[in-house]
Amino acid sequence: MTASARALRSDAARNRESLLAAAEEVFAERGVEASVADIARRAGVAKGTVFRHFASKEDLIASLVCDHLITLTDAAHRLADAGDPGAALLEFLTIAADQRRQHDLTYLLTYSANDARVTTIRDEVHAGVETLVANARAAGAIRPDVTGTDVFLLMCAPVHVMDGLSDPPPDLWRRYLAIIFDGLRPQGATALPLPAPELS
Amino acid sequence: MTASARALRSDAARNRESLLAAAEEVFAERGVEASVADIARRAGVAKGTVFRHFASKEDLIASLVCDHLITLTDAAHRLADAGDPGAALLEFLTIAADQRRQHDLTYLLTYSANDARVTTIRDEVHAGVETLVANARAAGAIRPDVTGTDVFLLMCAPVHVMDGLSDPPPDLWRRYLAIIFDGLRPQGATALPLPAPELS
Amino acid sequence: MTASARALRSDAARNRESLLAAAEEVFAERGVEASVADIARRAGVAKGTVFRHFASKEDLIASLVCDHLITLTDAAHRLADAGDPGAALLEFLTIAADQRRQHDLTYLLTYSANDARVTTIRDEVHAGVETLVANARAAGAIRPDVTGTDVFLLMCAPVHVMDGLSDPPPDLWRRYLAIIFDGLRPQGATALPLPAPELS
Amino acid sequence: MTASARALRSDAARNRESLLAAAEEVFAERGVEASVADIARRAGVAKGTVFRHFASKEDLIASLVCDHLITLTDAAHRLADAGDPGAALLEFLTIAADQRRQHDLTYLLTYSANDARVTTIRDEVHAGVETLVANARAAGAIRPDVTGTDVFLLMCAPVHVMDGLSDPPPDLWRRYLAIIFDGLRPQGATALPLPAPELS
DNA sequence: GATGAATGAGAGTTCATTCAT
DNA sequence: CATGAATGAACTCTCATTCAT
Repeated sequence: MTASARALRSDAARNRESLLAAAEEVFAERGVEASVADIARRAGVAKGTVFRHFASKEDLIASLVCDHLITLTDAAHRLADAGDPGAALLEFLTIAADQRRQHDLTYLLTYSANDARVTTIRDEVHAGVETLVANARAAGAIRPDVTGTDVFLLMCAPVHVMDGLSDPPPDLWRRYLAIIFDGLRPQGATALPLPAPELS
Repeated sequence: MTASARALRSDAARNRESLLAAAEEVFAERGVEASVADIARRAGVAKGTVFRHFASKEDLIASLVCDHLITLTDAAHRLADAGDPGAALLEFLTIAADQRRQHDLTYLLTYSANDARVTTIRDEVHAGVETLVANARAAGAIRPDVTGTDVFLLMCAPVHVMDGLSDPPPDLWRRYLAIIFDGLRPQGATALPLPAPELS
Repeated sequence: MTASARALRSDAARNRESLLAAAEEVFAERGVEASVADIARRAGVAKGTVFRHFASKEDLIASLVCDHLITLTDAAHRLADAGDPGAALLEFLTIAADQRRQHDLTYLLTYSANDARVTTIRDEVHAGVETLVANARAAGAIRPDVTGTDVFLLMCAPVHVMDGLSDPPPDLWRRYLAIIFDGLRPQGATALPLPAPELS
Repeated sequence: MTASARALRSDAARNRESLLAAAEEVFAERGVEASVADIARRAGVAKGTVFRHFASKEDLIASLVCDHLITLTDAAHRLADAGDPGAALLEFLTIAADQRRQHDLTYLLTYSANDARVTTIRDEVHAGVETLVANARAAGAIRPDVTGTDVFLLMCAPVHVMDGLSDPPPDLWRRYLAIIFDGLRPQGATALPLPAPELS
């Protein structure tokens, strides 16, 4: 009984993972408008099974987003005590951009901005970024007038820039991350016209 | 006769403008998936009227995008002979970001990337940016390894950054434009890891 | 004043005729589902003008059908006193089938079966056919058990048969009229299984 | 498991049949322009269910037509070896006309003439008729100048003739089948004015 | 009388979601 | 637990008809 229960559970867990992976692929290909049926088909399960694992399509997206954000909090924690705070911040931003299909993450994040779990983890990521930025600023690696919230907001920009191209080189974001990061350095910084925002 | 013909036309023209304005607002609020019915309601006309003015939802979006892009080609032409090429480029990027509700332009541009009119005007904007960038580079106002295509792609980033905030100060993009523009300056520039892309 | 009034009237009459002609063409090409806009365009007038001349699309169709039916009553009257009643009936059926685009007449007749004018003229045609059939029967040209209503109903069959072909020779109906008419002849006639219907 | 699967399938199958039956009725009453909503209502299911069973309205119509045509190929095969070829042909035509609501088949066949399935089965029916006609001709039961294609095209005429009546006796087609079949007999045949067509 | 812009009901179709099996 | 049939609201788009000009 426990054996079969466990088997079921592991089956269910496998299905959940298949669904998340399938969703990521399908959203990457077709955008958020991709249908639940598409995702179920890709995962090799029936449509109804999607709703056994996720309360709604929104919930599925939120779970997807959370998974991505958790890897970011992990990275932020790991890099918080790094020797070179400037390099640590740059590495964090590189990791953030380097998540496959992050392309969608932007859309999906917007889509699930009201989800409680997403908000929570997003705040944790934000806190992690705040720490990395504080460290980097203290070390003189980035300009003093830039806040953690600024960097948090700029995080997705390098990937988003690629949306202007229909078939971009997959690593092109590295170029724009470099440019933007140069804008965060103290060298050649000009006065900023507006105060930094608070993360609502 | 011409008077009455003009009267009709001016009424129709007013409707057309209402529709474009309404579409801009509604797309800004709900994204591209906003329905034609929403747009009609906001414009205060019947659903069918939308299709009298625009062959399809796609066509409406393309028209919207074209309107925006045309103001950009105008600005680029006007600024091409400015005395201070660096200031001219910055002003152009300011104008580009300062278009009300540009927020959407990015999504909408992606959505209508295959429209012939949009492609044409987009290429003109690109050419204009190329000129402004060449001038600025020649004047030493921006780093030599940055191309017109780079700037064209980065153009929307300051506004897009605000997507991370649910209720941002409306001028916040100025802050991020300043940061990104600092990244384009020669001071403190680091080597870029990838070559600049071609605009497909 | 009378001059201009007359001019207007003749203009209006011309428009009416253009519209009927255009409608016939367009219905022939696209079927009854052809739009009023199509018809107006073909006639070179505005959509609103259609509704000045015809109360509704149904009314336009009914007018079209009436025009066709009137040529049939004319033919029936003309042939009522012909020397050879059998030949007269055959000629009438030939005329009935030979109306260009009669193909649609069938559909259109069904479509406007409830229109008062159509019903009236249809009854006149029926009466005319009744006479021609009575004459032919009296002359022994057609079998005695066939009524005017039978022939009236069979009238459209030769043209309708061609619907089974996507690109039929335009005169093919002549072949099927000949076959059906042979079925009306006394030679080789077998007993009919049901009594003739009344025209409702 | 197979039992429940079968149960589901039988429910679904019932719905499919309800839909086909409802479609047949509704098309008979209102013509091809009858809406999918009407059909769903008649079948007692939701609109969406129609599209679960049929990819499109066109597909539904094609399925309907195919169902009808299949009973005809069956009949043709069964009758191909009959002792009396003339009687066999007449029986085939009787079966063809006796399909409930065949009334529509003509319209619907035209509507779905481009559907691959329909084309295939229609060709099989044609081939079957060709055989029956060849047999009947060899036996001297029908005139030598009439082809299988002729009979194939005339097949629907008896039913179609009834369109001229708003409330015809349901068996009235038998009367017109008899008349038309008399036209196919060798007795009293007159020379046909045009060659027989090829089925495109 | 003629125009064509506006209307709004209704078409076919899609899809997230529910639920009997 | 999984299935997939059923649902019905929402979507884009069409069109006969009205009416101000």
